[in-house]
Amino acid sequence: MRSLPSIIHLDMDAFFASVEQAAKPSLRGKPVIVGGLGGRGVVSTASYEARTFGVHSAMPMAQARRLCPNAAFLTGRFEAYRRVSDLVMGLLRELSPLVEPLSLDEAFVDLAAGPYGPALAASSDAAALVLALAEDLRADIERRTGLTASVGAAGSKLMAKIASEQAKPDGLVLVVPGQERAVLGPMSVRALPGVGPATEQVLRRAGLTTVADLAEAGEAELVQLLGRAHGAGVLQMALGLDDRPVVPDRDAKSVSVEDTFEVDLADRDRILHEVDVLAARCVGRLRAAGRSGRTVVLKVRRFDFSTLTRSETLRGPTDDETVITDTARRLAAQVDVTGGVRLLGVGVSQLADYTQEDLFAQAVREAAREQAELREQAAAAEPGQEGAPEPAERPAEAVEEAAEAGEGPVVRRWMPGQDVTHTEFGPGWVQGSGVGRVTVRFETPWSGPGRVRTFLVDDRALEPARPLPLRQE
DNA sequence: TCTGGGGTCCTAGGACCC
DNA sequence: TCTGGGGTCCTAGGACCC
Repeated sequence: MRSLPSIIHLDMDAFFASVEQAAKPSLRGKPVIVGGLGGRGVVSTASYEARTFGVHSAMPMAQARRLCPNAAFLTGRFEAYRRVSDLVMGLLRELSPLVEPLSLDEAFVDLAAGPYGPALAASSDAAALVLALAEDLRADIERRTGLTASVGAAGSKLMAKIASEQAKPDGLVLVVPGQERAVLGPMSVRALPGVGPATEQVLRRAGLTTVADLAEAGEAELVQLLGRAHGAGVLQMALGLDDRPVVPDRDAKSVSVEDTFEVDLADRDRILHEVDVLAARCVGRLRAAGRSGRTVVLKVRRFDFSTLTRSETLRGPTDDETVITDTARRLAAQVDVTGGVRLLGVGVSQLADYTQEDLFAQAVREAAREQAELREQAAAAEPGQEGAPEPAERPAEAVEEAAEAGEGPVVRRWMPGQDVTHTEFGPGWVQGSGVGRVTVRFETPWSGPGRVRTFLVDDRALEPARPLPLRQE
């Protein structure tokens, strides 16, 4: 808790949807919904125009389509979002080295640790100075990206976050230090970060609906209702007490990959194959981050949405694909999958910073080589047994390629929202596709609304493209 | 056409150890 | 042979956040 409102929380407004509207002039002012477009997708972000129809984040896409059938439904373009995010985070770092990103579109900044810190400490009207800095920041972001951001400023992370929520959309709110309890008191308990639907219910049954109710309840009652840590934490928040520092560069504690299937998986071999694919993706991400992990976690969501996890902790951290895949397969073999599986996930936790020489993986490889030698010897002794290697010995890619080859020529998949470029018409984006055709709108962030043309899905003049920046360089 | 994907933190029980 | 008591690690599950 500080006497100066030197912590700000920045939150981009309807971020993914706003990037799409900035990138696609024909969608400006129109309802835009970004999320999973498959049968089991959910809404990631709805533009404010779409929210008017009751569409919101985490809503099943099917429901969003019913509520707002005329919206543009787009797949996420994370490369584009990351670019914008990097630009915005860069602007924040001009204000202070202490920038703590919470996601692509959200971050805390500790102004006291930056170039304006001394002026802030010396100012007779620190609040006015913070407001000016925050308005400059919002203007900078809009100038550089065309996007709006909301900012909260306060003497703590808690109040800065609550303030930015109040500021939405396209606003700025500062909580004067000392006014925390007055601001929080009338709010619903749900305004407190960490109080979700389950906690709200528990509190409501105890007659506690506002933050003021919590502040009056006392620690004993809240701990009784919510448990030691949560109860104490909720009380501190209700009292407006929060002295958590802004921490940049927090290392990830786990890496995981999961997939929900369009149709539930029932076949054991198919499930094991998907576990292999997920484990390979997980290892790819782990290695790209230069980390290794000691605990492998398998996640299974069954046909009835019941979810379970099985984990195994190895003797030491590894980033070896064989070790992680074998462990995940072992865990999968323990799970009852009758009735079908709608989601599988593979994760690694207990991460180590380094990619160490992994003795355990070496041992596994040595054992595999010994087995191979034994088989060779057996084959040499019994010439009739020679032949093609077992499928399990083939590299995963070869299996994939063979499977694809068996399904005939690969048909390119065009996702609504996806960036493309045409040899004659230039850059554009996929509006939709079906019955062998793909419809493309040719426009760029700096063009006017563009024209629509339709092509055959396998038209070689049309190619997937990288996202364009929102401002011409 | 009901419910994504990637995370964080906490709790609780059992094993194990001193 | 009625009963200890912490502390730590592992596992499983759940709430919550964006």
